[in-house]
Amino acid sequence: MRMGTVETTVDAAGMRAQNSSLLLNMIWRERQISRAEIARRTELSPSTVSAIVADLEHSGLVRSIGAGVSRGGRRPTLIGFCDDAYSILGVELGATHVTVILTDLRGRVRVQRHAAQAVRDDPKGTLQKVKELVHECLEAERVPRRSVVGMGVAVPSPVHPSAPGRLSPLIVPAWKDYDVQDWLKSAFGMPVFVDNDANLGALSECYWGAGIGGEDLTYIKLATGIGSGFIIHGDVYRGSGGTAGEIGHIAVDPSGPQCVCGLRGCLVTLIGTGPLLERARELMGTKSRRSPTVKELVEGARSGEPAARQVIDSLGHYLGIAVAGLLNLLNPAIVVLGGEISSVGDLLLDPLRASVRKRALSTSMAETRIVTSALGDRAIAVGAATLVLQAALRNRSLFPIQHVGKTA
Amino acid sequence: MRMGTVETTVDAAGMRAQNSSLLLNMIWRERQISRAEIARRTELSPSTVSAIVADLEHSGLVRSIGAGVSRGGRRPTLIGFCDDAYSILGVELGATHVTVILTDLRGRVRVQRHAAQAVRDDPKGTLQKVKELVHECLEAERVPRRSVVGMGVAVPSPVHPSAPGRLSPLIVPAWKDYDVQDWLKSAFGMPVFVDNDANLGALSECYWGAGIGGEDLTYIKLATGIGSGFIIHGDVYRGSGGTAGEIGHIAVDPSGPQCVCGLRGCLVTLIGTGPLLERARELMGTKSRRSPTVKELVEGARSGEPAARQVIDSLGHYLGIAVAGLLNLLNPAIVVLGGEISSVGDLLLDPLRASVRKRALSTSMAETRIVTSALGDRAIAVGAATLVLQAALRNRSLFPIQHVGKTA
DNA sequence: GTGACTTTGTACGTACGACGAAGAAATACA
DNA sequence: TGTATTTCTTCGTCGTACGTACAAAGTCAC
Repeated sequence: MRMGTVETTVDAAGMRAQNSSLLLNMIWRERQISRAEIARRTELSPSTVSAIVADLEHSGLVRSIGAGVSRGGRRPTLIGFCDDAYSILGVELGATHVTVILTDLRGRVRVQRHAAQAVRDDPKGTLQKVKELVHECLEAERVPRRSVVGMGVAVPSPVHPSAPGRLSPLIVPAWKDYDVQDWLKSAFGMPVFVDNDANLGALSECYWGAGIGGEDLTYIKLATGIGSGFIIHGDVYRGSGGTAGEIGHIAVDPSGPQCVCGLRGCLVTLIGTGPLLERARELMGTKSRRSPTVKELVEGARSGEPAARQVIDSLGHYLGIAVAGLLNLLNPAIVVLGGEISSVGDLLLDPLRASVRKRALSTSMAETRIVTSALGDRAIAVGAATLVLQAALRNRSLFPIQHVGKTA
Repeated sequence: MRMGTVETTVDAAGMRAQNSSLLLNMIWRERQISRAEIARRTELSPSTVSAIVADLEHSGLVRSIGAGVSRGGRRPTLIGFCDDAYSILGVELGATHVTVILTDLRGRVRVQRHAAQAVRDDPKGTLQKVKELVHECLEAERVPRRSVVGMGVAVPSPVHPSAPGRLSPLIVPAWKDYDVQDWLKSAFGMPVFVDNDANLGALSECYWGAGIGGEDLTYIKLATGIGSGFIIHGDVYRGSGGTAGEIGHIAVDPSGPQCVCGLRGCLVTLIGTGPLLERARELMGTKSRRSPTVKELVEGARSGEPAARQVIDSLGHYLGIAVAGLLNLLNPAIVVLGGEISSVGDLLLDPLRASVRKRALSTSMAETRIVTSALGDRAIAVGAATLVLQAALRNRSLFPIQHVGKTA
């Protein structure tokens, strides 16, 4: 039992590690900052700051980037974070595709590889495909294995905190005998972190998207399924069994259609991509025999097509019911909508906000922003890489050692 | 922005403080443990453990309590926590009453004082009443001010994390000009911690009730209003604006009665004490002109009275709808029901569990226990005191200094 | 310009706390 | 009874942060 207490003991080395990580984080966040400024903010002595910075510089994580403006005396030397010192691999396992990206330490994508893949039913083929794509990414940028911090993996299943490599046998039974984490770890010989896709979308938004600087964020992924992820106190919240955020099977309409989960009127039966496109087809009349794609639906709504608008409105309406409950319960600082359909922006946000306003307490509404994602379709894969970055920034020893000459 | 990172720098003193708190926590949890065992578990060197334990002993927080069983050599000296070294004040501000208790460092109540009080409308009188009751408690046990760690206060309003002493002007407008924390702090000259009543009920359950040893717990307070509190990673979760846990105004029946909040069929309009007792009166027929009390309702249900049973069943049914959503979203390890009516136990739990099972995903159900509180009506006040205890166990310097002779 | 003052960053000695080796006391076990 | 084991303390060592002193590089008033 942690009880929120610090768990680890500290000796001299641990003291250095802790202060060192603190400085590394500060330099990462500020992008450029002087030693003197660090000393003022951290209340560490100037000599200590100098020593630690020298240390970080020696390991290639930070470097001097010229002089800053004077505050009435000698001009400070600005220290900057080396975004390119290491790379990170981000993997997204979707329902029907695999995406692998290689990022720097600032979440910027250097290479990307995509492949169609029946993830649910073919674990072996999927993992093999990941292996291929990873190699392609590393070779394309000529990145040596030594300079990769690790690999983050987003999976379309809840993951149990105590066994993050094993997927839920109820959601993806075919993966029952595979441990994603173990498999990839031994395949690549680097640290592997696994989490649910919506959770990583949330992390992505918290680091690079609408939630920058915040600590309590909710992300909702609108796709075939509806999932959500929570960032609480800056960390992904998984719940005790790893299934936190399963918003898709909240019942919002007791007289709605029957869902596979047994309920009537689950969110997913009303606003999952399937039902949504089906409704669009019906509304568009007999002229279209096939359902539109999400892209077409978005474009239709943008160009003012009534049927498309109506579908988006109902999406906002139903989603608002669930979001209102979520605001009352969790009171996040911000709710971010992701998934392809969120690109309609205000056309979705307006009816959504109206629906929420009717149902949430004004107190929990007041401070909550509801926005759409601006990160695009790579949000999840970037979030996977971010999981590794987050871990490494907290624990410097995750960065592989690679000494830099003193006269750099 | 914390980003989950350790915020504070560490020097030699900080190192000692951290290790010292770690040991104090371990001794508190284990109740009795030898130095050697502490060294093994913490991986601190035996000499360091001895030094810190001597330190803690000297400040009166721990003491030797005889020899333990040998493990094949010299018998260890067991160290125990001094539950009576300090006292803690816990205050509960209800809607119509004030309760003050004095506890030891193990959550045991030493004295209790209760008074009817119109809390909502009379802040000045309420605070004055608290002052009186606190003095009575301290004098009854002849507890000197020096040995009180601090005071925890449970208030019937959300509290904003950035201003924990100020109550919500929407819920209790009369308190607009009062800062509970400041007022009590300057009145008593001791640390004061304030939080919402349901949050503190949750903390209480996590420390002393059904959630012992767990980290992720949800508490639901069934009373005039319906509130809930979340313990996440061992800490109270307040949300970004302090309103997390406002479960009372979740809409569970779109065709239900109109609520003051503007919605129809809020939980509170269906299973708040008022509507519940009213329904009981109706079902009991014409013979009873007045509504029963909660106590009578509970007794009626226990003795098999059909009307009472029916009311409890419907409580379980409606509550289950909200709890199912909560399980899907938060996936807590345990849900604890509090409030007077929860004393019916299984009579409520059975229909509740059935209702939940119909609505929650089996994955989030599987590992979640749903139970009723066993802490009784002092749970909230004890939780308030626990908030102080939790803070002090993490930061030893909150314990006032009081030296103990070396030859104790 | 010149001089006084500020700010930045480094060098060196000090202090504090954890560690490790050594040892004494107490106990189990053969 | 002797040997090995365990517990706990003592004392010297070591690593890290701190503070002071100092050199370098500015600003600002005149």
